[in-house]
Amino acid sequence: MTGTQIKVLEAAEAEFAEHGFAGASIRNITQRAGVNVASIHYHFGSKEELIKQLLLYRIAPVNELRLSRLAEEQAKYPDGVVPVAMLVDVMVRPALEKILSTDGALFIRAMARCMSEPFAGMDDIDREVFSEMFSTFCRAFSKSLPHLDESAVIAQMNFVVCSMVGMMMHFPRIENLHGTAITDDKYKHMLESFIHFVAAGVEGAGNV
Amino acid sequence: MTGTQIKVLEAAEAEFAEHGFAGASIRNITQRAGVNVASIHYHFGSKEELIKQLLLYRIAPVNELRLSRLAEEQAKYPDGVVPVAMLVDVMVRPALEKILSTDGALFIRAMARCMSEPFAGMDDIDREVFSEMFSTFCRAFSKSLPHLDESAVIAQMNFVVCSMVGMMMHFPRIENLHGTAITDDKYKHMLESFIHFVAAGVEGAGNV
DNA sequence: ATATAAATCAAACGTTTGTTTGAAACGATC
DNA sequence: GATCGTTTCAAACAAACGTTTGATTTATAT
Repeated sequence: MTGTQIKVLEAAEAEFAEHGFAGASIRNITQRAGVNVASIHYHFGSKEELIKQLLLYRIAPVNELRLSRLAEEQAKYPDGVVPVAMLVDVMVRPALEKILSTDGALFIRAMARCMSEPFAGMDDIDREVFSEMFSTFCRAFSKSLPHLDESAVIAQMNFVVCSMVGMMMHFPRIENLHGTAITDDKYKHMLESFIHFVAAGVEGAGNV
Repeated sequence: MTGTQIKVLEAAEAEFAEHGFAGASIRNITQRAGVNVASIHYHFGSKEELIKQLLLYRIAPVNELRLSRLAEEQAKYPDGVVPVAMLVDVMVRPALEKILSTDGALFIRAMARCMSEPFAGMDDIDREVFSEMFSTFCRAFSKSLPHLDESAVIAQMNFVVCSMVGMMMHFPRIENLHGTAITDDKYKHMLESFIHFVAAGVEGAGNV
């Protein structure tokens, strides 16, 4: 990964976070990065390939962290049956805590916006980085929710994903809705509350 | 509201649902509607004014339904203290059940996409149609969650909104993630599960 | 039937879009 | 130091964008 490529990826992240995929401009990205307009096509091929590679590049470590944390937790329990609340934590926290970091916030925002813009390449991303993790977590959730059949488990996992993506999207807005600024501590507390909220939702499944 | 205006609004809804705000094209919209390109600027003023009026036009009845259902429920209980699960239901169902209706699905999708594209006019929409409903529900939730202070109540409500918007966004995707088609009955069941999921999340608040 | 207002139309406005080109600059290898 | 492949550059490409214009048609009211 050369210097130009990294500069482009960083600039692209900011641009996509601000304007989404369709609203982002190649010229703005190259200007932000301080490189020539043609570099994007030289190094990445096209606008769509650029965002695909950006997302893959950024999602991969998040998913690796999820899977390693899952394995860690499974090792703690006999038969690898992890409490539901912990499964939710392992799934949600690696993504959401990025919101609070300086370098991760833009990526989360870019990611959330691309989730709502199902451009052609998003299917590839689903296939390449999400499907394996999803089915791994599906097995883990199934063990921890033995009273639910498979389709109910998948439904609950979709709810978790919905809530998480909604949070990723809605988060920058919360500060605007409040008149006053929100401290870092308050944000951290809010994140903990949110994970607790999602976990309680899944734990309540089946108790109708 | 003339015939042309309605045709434009309907076409715009489909276009915004498919491509978002930035990705939508005035020319595509007028072509879908079978009207002249200039009609949009004649009847609405600009692309941004068009989406603003579309959203206001569609959101208003949803919010009215929410508020009337809230008043209905409050009348059932002494002191107007409605169970949390019912508050969530009143808040979430009017929006989400539109997904299952033929004419409402496009609106929900357009809405969800615009939520993630904070264009300038979105602030006006917040102010004009959401702020009043939000504070009304805030008072209702506060009464039903007496163990939480105001900022905690607001946090929970934000979680509800996040989950709902995430669901609105993620929903069209669920069918793609499954290989097989999903029946209407399954969708309805999923909607009920989701409301249950969100309610359980809020009810779990404070039990740390 | 006439006059006035409202609505529609094809055509063009200037800008910006993603992408391509071919030459210039660079770095490494022999 | 010449030669090679890689990278950068300014410039141009056609296409699409939101918007405007001025004439023309349609509807309303006198």
